[in-house]
Parts: sequence; C-alpha cells; structure tokens
Amino acid sequence: MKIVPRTKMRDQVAQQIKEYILTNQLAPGDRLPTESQLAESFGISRLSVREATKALEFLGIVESKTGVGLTVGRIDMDRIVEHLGFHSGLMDVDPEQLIDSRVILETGVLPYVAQRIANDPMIESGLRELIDRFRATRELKTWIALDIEFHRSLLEASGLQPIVAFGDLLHVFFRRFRDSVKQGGWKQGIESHARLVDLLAAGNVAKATIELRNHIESHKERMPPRSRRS
Amino acid sequence: MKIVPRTKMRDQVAQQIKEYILTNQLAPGDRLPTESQLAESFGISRLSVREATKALEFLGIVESKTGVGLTVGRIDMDRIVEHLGFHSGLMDVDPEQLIDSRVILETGVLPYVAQRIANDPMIESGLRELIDRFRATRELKTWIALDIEFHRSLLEASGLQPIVAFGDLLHVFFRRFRDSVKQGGWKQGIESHARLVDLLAAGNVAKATIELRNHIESHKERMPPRSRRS
DNA sequence: GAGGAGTGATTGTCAGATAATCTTACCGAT
DNA sequence: ATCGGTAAGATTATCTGACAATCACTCCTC
Repeated sequence: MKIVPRTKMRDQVAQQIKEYILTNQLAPGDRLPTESQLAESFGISRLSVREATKALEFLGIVESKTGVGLTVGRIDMDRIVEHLGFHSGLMDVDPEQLIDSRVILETGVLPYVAQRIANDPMIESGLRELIDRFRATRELKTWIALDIEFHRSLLEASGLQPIVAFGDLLHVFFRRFRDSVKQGGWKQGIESHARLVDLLAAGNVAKATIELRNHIESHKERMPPRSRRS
Repeated sequence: MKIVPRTKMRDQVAQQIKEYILTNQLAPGDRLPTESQLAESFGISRLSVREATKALEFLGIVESKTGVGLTVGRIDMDRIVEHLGFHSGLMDVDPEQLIDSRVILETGVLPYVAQRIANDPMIESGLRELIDRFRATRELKTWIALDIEFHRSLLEASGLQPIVAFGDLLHVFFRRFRDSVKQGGWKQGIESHARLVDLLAAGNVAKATIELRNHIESHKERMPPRSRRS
C-alpha cells in the first residue's frame, strides 16, 4: 500500500524544475539541463519531463528551442492574459464588481499621473493625441479600440507596471460585455476624456477623480441585463 | 524554404481544443472527447494531444481524471497566481512601484469596506478579532502571517473579488523583500491597524485613507537596499 | 433488491526510434 | 591566413506501441 503521489507526477516535476531555477539563481535566457539529464536526475522517463516542460513553456516560464535546449523564459504577461481571457466566458464575475474594480485602479493612479504630467509634458501630449484621434473617427469599431487604448494609456502614464498589468487583466473580463456598451454615450465619452486630461494637466486631482469615476460608473446603467448568480 | 509551422504543433492543438470548447459552448465540468478521439480528429498522434492537454490542464482550462476522461476545468485563480508568482524572482519590479500599487488597491477599497461594515457588523468583528490575535502574539513569524492576513481581509471586506486577486498577486511579489521588512515597526503596525478599523467603523473614510497610506508607505524607507536596474 | 466482482474505457507512464533543427568544428578554396 | 560551406554532434519534436492504474458501469450472486 502506498500513500501514493496524490499529486500527479508531472506536477512534481514541474515543481522541481521551478525549484531548480530558483536554487541555482538562473536568470531569463540561462540554459537548463537537457530533457534527458532532467529525466535521469529525477529518475523518471523523458516523457514525463517533457509534459512538465511543455506545460511550463506554455506559461512562459521556460522556453525550448529545437537543437538548442531549454532556457529560462522571459516574463510574458500577454501569454497569461491570453489564456486567462479564455476563461472570461466561463467564470461569472459580477459586472458591477468589474466596474468598481476599474474605478479603484483608474482613479487610484490619477495622483501619480498628475505628478508625472507635471514633470514630463510628453505624457500629456500623448493623451491629447489620442483624444484628437477620437474626434476624427466615425466608426464604432475604431472608437472602441481608441477607448481601450486611452484608458490603458492612462494607467501607463502612472508608471506603475503592476497596475497596468491588472488593468489588462480586468479588460479581458470586460470584453464579454463589450457589445452591450456600444450603444452608450459616444461623444459624451470623448468630452469626458478631454475634461479629464484638462483637469490632470491643471493638477486638479480631486475633480479629475470625480470626472473619471462618473465616466466609468456610467457604464453600470447599461451593462447588466441581469446577472444569473446562483 | 518554408514559412510553414512557425507555431509548434502543440500550440495549434491547444488552440483547437480551446476553440472546440468555445464553439460547442461547453461549460465547466462538461466532458471533452477522449485523447484518442482528439488525436484522430486532428490527424496527429495521441502524444501530441497529450502535451497540449497537459499544458491546458496546468492552466486549469481542462481537467483530466484517470479512467474518466477530460472535462472543462473550473477557473482557478490561485493556480495562475501561483505560477505567476514564480516570475517574481525573475522580473525585477521596482519595490517602490509595488508599494505604490498596494496603496492604490488598499486605499481604493476603503469606501467600499466602510459601506459594507455599516451594513454587516460581522465584517468589523472579523477585523477586530485579527487585531486581538496581533496583540497576543510574540513571535515574529506569526506576526508576519497575521499582517498578511489582515491586509487580505481588508481587501476581502470590500467584496470585490478582482481586487482580492490582484492583492494576492502583489503579495507574491512582496515575498521577495519580506526579510528586509521584519525589523520595522511592530507594535507601531498593530496600533495603526487598530486605528484604521476604528476610523472605518466610524465611517471616516478620509482619515482612514490617510492612516493606511502612511502605514504602507512607511515600508518604503526600509525596503530597497538597492535596485539593480539595467 | 442489494452488494460485490468483473469488464471495458480512459488516462498515466514507459521504452525506443526517427525526423527536424541548431551549434560547433573542421576542411577546403581563395 | 581568412572566409565560407559542409559535416558531425547534440537536442528537441514527434511518432509508434505497449503496459499499468484508475474509474464507471454492468452483471452476477446471494
């Protein structure tokens, strides 16, 4: 009788590979042992090692190139977000929570954005250029793309990488509702964005916060037909 | 010369499996074709299918049970966070950005927390119980654990699932510096937490925000020995 | 009718082999 | 002597076939 590996073999292997990287202080690009060496050192077949490495490669933790070997992967948030986004159709997050979370992130960065605008005029001109492109467009499709880009640029303007990553993640969940948002305020949105940048450039963070919060929360009214929560 | 399969076989397979789930509108728990069936329908060997499914399983998109088959997986944010957290040792995020991001998340939820405290006394008592345990402990190790739990409970008290998930993610990045934080204010931290709950219970969000911001930012002074940025 | 043994289906793991691709070193031509 | 190409070695990519482990279900027995 064996208390056996409740955890599957490949998970253990994946864990060991990760620990190997950590204990040896490997940096992205560094080489890992070959599949055969790993298999031998772990005392398992090469196939199990492969399944583990393939899974890790899928996550971007390692990279494998034919004829070269395994290397430690570079961070690749996009890849994670892509796969996570797949779940957006499956997981039911309360739409209102998504909006509230967005409010927290975007209004939270405003003080930092205002400060960086004061020190670097390029940031303001970048945002204003986006608004000009807003006013030029007539197509709904491009308008949506610009809207996404604007809000992302806002987060980027804070210089806080983690927040930008969180924003990307949130956005993926939002895609699910994108259709229901389209009928909403259009020109209204443009002017709101413009006012926001004006207020930020003037250093009026308090009013900018109110402006942005109203802008985002205006989505609440026209988003959830109903939420089917258990 | 062939422009041919730039993308590796298993990535194509993984993509096709994901599309299969989408086009057939499968919900978590629904069964997928067997590995053999997938292999045959894709015209490849079962092993390649396996590598794809194993990778997807690693991400939590599918689940496989011996003797049963493949089923569509349920969302598992913890799993993603676990693997993402691994990158924290590799990617060098500016410690100051981590702190700023924390400030945004935790102060951002305070209005929601205050509102929920007003409606549900259980939330306040939960936080106060944590503080009591703070005062009872003498060990640094448990103190750190409690500190983590307190800040997580704060985010949870907002009822915003996405923000809690982001907080978990941030926390993983923080682990790297945990050692350097330990010498910092100890009793000081307890009292700060206590004051925070008092202010929230009184509905004074503005002062609570200031209290929390100061508390978190106090870490800045004793965190970064140096950052080796390229 | 209920419970247990058996059977089939499916995944888990292994071994071995061949193809594709990259690195490196060697060798020849200029 | 230097440059370029080619061949050999190394390593991953993929396939074939097989056997073990586990689970669901049926059927048989009591």
